[in-house]
Amino acid sequence: MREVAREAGVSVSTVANVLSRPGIVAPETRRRVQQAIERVGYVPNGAARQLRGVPSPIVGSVTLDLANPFHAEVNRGIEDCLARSGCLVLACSTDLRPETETRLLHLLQQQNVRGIIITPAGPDLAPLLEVSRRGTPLVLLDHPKGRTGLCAVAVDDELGGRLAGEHLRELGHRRVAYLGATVDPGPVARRRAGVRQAVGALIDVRMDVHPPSLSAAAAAAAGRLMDLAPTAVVCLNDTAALGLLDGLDALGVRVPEDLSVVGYDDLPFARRLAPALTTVSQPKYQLGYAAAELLLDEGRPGHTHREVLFRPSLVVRSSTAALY
Amino acid sequence: MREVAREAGVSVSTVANVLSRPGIVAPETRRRVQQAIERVGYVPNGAARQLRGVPSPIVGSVTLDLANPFHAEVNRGIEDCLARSGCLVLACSTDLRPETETRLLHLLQQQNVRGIIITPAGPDLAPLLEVSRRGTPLVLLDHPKGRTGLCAVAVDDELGGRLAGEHLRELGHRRVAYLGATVDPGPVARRRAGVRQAVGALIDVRMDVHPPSLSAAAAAAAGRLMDLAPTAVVCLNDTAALGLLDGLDALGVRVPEDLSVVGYDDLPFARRLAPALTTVSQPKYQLGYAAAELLLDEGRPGHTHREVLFRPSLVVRSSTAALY
DNA sequence: TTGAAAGCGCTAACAC
DNA sequence: GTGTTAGCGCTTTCAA
Repeated sequence: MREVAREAGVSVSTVANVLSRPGIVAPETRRRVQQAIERVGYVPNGAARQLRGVPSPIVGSVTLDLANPFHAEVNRGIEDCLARSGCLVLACSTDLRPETETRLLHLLQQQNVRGIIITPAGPDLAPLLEVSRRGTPLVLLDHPKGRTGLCAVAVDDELGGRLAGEHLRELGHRRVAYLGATVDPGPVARRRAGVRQAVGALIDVRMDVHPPSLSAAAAAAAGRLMDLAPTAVVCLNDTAALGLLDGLDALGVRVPEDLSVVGYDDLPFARRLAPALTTVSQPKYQLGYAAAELLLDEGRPGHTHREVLFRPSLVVRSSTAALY
Repeated sequence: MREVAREAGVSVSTVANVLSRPGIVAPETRRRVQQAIERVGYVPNGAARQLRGVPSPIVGSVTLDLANPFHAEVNRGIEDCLARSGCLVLACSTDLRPETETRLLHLLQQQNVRGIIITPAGPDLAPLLEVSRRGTPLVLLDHPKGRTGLCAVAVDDELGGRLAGEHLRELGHRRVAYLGATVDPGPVARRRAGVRQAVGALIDVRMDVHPPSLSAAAAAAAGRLMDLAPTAVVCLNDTAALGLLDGLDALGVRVPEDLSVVGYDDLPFARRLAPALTTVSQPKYQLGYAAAELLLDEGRPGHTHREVLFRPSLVVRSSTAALY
């Protein structure tokens, strides 16, 4: 910056003014400074700016696994919304581990990020509230606002589960299983509850999963599942359903003749699987976009914490059939 | 930090020493300072550190589309490698637009990122070389080192194309089409060249695509493709193949009886599509991991720019069949 | 309309 | 082994 100033024959502060409040500088001077900036190839130093109190353009996105197509799509929504304000996404994965979450929150705070959009890795939100209390704006994603007093963006997971359950019930299924995790993340637990509301009893099959092994774990769980003799199964998500279909294949179980299978997420490939997967659709991109909107709003004067709730919808395809 | 110092009854520099060079501080003092840090809930200020020359822990990853499963997996590889050094991924998408790439490179430089891993959006690498020249380490991903003199991580795309082409040729196909883009990104152009080497003539079908519409564009291209009466088609990637299968379905074209289809990437869903997709597999996670390794190495003393080249492999499934 | 100067939080050379 | 001090590059009063 000093170099630009010298080049333009002005002082540093004039250069600073050209950059931060161009209106205050005389047109002629402004032009000269801008030319000098070009000539020198000056790039402002973000760290120095931050140190002076200008907020960082970086927003942290803490998800379970950024390679998971659901989260990838969410992140893309976040990115596109942020781009409009010149902000960027710092994408992180917790693999559902609270320790990893803690580590990441620490790092993000050190970086003075503008805010954090987070899908909590565990049930304990205390560390998150602490982060918020210390001044880093926080938006919950895929988690209800509850009594946290934070901004939140979520999908009505219970409704999603209910839609799946009611569909199966209408098809005559009574022995319905839920393929979940040993310790279900919040959204999965709520979907499960929704299914149970609709079908009454629920046969539980749980997998010990940390990304990225989900689909493999589901394949391995096929045997255990079939031992319980269900006529239908709802999977915690499409990736698990994908793995499960593999496992069922290996066992010679036909879908949907021997077993109806329902997924969750409606990933792009679901419609073309063999068989085409009945699943619950969530607005992934919009989820991320909305979360980023809320986060950016946190900075503004009259901000109040809000919750945005999306509705999932059932997509019936050919992996579910009536029990005859 | 001043507060911690006061609390511990020492000076700021002692606190700094405890943080940066703990070995130099007397055990007793160190303990006192650490307790004070806990008590106060002190979080170091990354911006101030950077200003003093400590390198930023943030690495930029500039991909075509972070929601694309291929790039998502690559990013995960990057993230995991970086995590071991306490670094983080700033994930960006260019949507294949050079202007967007330019904007992102600017932003990343301002943030003084530790380095940038980039899949170039266009053929002109001059802006990238400029960034590198100005001191931001750069690693090319999915692009050969060529004469750039940069570090690069790539897959032998020509070989990948050749594998696909040879497979089709052995099956008796002579009228082979390539479903590409109006302006093929480098890797796609190289795959196409590989296919052509193997099959001789190639029927070109080009789509005007910017993410995320790729699969829709491919579906729409099905009619145009079939007008050219090929017996087989190689798609620029699995996502395009997915869309194409939809389009073919709508047209009543049977795969592989009427047309053999080959994808590229071997995304997790490929093996379970209807029909199971023959495709070329690339080590996605490893690609990202290797790129991050190279990038982190850039900082070290004796670093020399290197190129890591992976070999793709053909995965034959049921979307390709012999021409009878 | 422009410039001088203070200081954001931290590191590292140096003096004690 | 610990403290003093001088900036890192920038923004922002305030004075000229």
